[in-house]
Amino acid sequence: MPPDEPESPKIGLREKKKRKTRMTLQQQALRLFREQGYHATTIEQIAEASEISPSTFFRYFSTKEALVLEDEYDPVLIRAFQGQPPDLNPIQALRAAVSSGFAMFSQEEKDALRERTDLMLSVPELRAASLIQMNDSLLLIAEIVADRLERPRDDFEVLTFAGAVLGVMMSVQLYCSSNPEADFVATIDEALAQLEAGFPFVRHGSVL
Amino acid sequence: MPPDEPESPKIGLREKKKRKTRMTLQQQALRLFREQGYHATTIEQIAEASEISPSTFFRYFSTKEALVLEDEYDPVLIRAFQGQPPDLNPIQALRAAVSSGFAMFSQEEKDALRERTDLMLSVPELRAASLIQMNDSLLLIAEIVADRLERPRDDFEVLTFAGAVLGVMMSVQLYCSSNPEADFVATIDEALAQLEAGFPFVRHGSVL
DNA sequence: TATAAAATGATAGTAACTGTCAAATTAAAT
DNA sequence: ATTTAATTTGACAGTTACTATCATTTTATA
Repeated sequence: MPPDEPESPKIGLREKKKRKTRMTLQQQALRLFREQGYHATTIEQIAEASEISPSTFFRYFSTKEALVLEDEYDPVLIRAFQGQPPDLNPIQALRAAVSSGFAMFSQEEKDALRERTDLMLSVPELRAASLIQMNDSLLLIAEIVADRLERPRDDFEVLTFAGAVLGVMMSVQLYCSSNPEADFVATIDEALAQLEAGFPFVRHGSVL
Repeated sequence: MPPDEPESPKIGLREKKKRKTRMTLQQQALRLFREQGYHATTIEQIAEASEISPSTFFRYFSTKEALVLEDEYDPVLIRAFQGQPPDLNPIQALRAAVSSGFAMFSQEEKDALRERTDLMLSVPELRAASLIQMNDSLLLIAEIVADRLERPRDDFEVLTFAGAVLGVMMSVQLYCSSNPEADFVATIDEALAQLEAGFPFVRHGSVL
């Protein structure tokens, strides 16, 4: 038996069917959520619409939330970040990673992301789960930044910085969901630019 | 019937007993969580240890998480923040609010806070719920800051700034939980100072 | 002491998950 | 093509957080 490549562990009928089922589950779920709301939709319904048994559902998604949360953006963005030239400072690298990373997705995909994001913001449970995801990303970002700056991985300043980046991202999510005309990438870029500039307006607190 | 003051809506036997029950529930719950873990502790057990029925439990806390999350810090800090002189810039006001706000609590209370914070960080569900809470605080902070700066309440820069503040707070939580010797207030202060300085180290990305 | 109001507890549900095991499907070997 | 092994699936039976309802008890008031 030859050692199987972990990246493409052979695409047989089996693997193909599984991917199809996954996609179907996500699509049907989002459709039902859209039509009847998140809470009103039971896993039984999703399973039925996808023509599998409820018990099989949990072999594909460990929670109902995962249906909405799982996507391919995070890994892409993280790889894009790691691929940035080391002479950029962390924010510059992040900005570059965001614009190049998102460029890899079609408008269709970005629209779908937007729909999911809105759902995440409106359903507390989803919001919570997505915040946890972001929190995990925070730690990852902090590690990568620390490596870039040749600082220890638990460096306090780096951690704080990563937190600020994350908070800024949260704000962008909030802003974009109440301003549908705003472009996601452009808004992130603007927000990171503010962070890089050190929030100049803060210093004018008393200047009226 | 005289109009009752909303702050102390008459402290009869009734109100007194309710407060006692609330406290008992929280204490017993935290004890059980400590002894057997969060998930292994059922609401039935908490109710039994507190000598009430399970159905009564939900009249005191709407969720199991609320047992851990509810505290008096947020309102105190927010009032402290609002009470700061308007000639301080937002970060300075926040730093002052944090140190004066926390000064109002005993060491005992702060120790309890710490235990709860550690729990929140280690139990995903609690972490999620606390992040939602922080998210709500973000919006509140943004409003207050906008008022201070006489900017519109949905000002993007202010929102971004509030996000950064919040993210920094998250980092502090993380840092303090893995560095038990660190003082909470001092760490927050340090982190906010970095934010105020605009994360100077970021600019040295290429300077090795 | 009588009466109104509020708090409680019992009961019966729902829905998201978990675990187990046998049946069915697919991949690999002959 | 047929057998064999591995994987995937579905049925079933829990557990637990949480909701809704209603009778009973407890407290406040007149």
